[in-house]
Amino acid sequence: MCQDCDYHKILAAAGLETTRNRLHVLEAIGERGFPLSAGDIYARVGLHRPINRVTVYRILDLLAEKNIIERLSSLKRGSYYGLAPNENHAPHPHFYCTSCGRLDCLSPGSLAVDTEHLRNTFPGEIERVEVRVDGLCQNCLQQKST
Amino acid sequence: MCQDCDYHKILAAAGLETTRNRLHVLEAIGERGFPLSAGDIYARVGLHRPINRVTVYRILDLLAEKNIIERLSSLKRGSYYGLAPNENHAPHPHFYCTSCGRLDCLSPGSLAVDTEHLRNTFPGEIERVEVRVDGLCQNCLQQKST
DNA sequence: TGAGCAAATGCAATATAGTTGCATTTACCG
DNA sequence: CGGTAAATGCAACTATATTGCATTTGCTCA
Ligand SMILES: [Mn+2]
Ligand SMILES: [Mn+2]
Ligand SMILES: [Zn+2]
Ligand SMILES: [Zn+2]
Repeated sequence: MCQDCDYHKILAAAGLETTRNRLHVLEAIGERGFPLSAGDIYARVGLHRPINRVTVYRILDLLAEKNIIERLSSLKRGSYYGLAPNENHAPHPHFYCTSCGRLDCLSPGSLAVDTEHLRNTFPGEIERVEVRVDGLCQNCLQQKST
Repeated sequence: MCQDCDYHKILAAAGLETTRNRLHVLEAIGERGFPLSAGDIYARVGLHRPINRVTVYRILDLLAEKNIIERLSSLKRGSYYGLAPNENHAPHPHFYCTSCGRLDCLSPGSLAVDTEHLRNTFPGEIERVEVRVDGLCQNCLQQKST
């Protein structure tokens, strides 16, 4: 993620103006292949131009509410943020390494989840399903064995 | 959860002594049918006997590390804690209501997740898979429509 | 029984992530 | 240009969790 996404278009479609900060936040999230923490995003955006921490949080809240980005949980404190599922990005599970704390995207087909039955029977309203696999990533596993 | 679990036995099996605090924490978690926040657990244990907040956190860390309880994430800050999957409790997904913030257990079969393929192909080590359904619970949905 | 010792607990301070209130700046619109 | 609303900055604050160190508890063995 993501050469395929026109962030200006995405923002406009959600009724949001394209500010430089919003664009930089989206770029920071999109240019890495894995979700970032708010702190990471703050740091990356700050490389381009000074920005306030609070502004980053407000933009993240806004973009998440508009379903442009997706808030992901982990076993650490604090959320991670990735581009939300859209026409270019199928929903997919993530892998959280309990050793190095990195969150990685798994391929959409790697873990089949059938939500059909639940959607038909659940008495409330289902908005999304988050699947997170926890364990040791390849790197951390190798380092352990040496 | 849970009349079926002998907490003393479970603690002993993990090589842990049964202190009153550990027992109360386990009971607090087990006697509700849904996972609780650290704050909730602190409050419930405090009904029996004064306990320090830090002690609750330390017990939760210890029990989670020993796989007696399970740390669950949500979109709120802070984790929830439930009894970990064991012979009496099959692993199961949870439902998080974004309106009232309550986390509920879903039945083990309600959402089929096939981890077989991933376990065979993933280059790291998989410890657990957390599935969380987010949305509006029945209560909150009804209140909205009135 | 009772010292000796390690584990468990308490308490105060600190850390981390996120939020709030309000002032200032920016950008669109007539 | 001047008016207005949205966006941003800044300081203070909240919620949750963690750390360092002192004290208490409870097992073990003399
Ligand atoms: Mn992803
Ligand atoms: Mn449960
Ligand atoms: Zn790792
Ligand atoms: Zn609800």
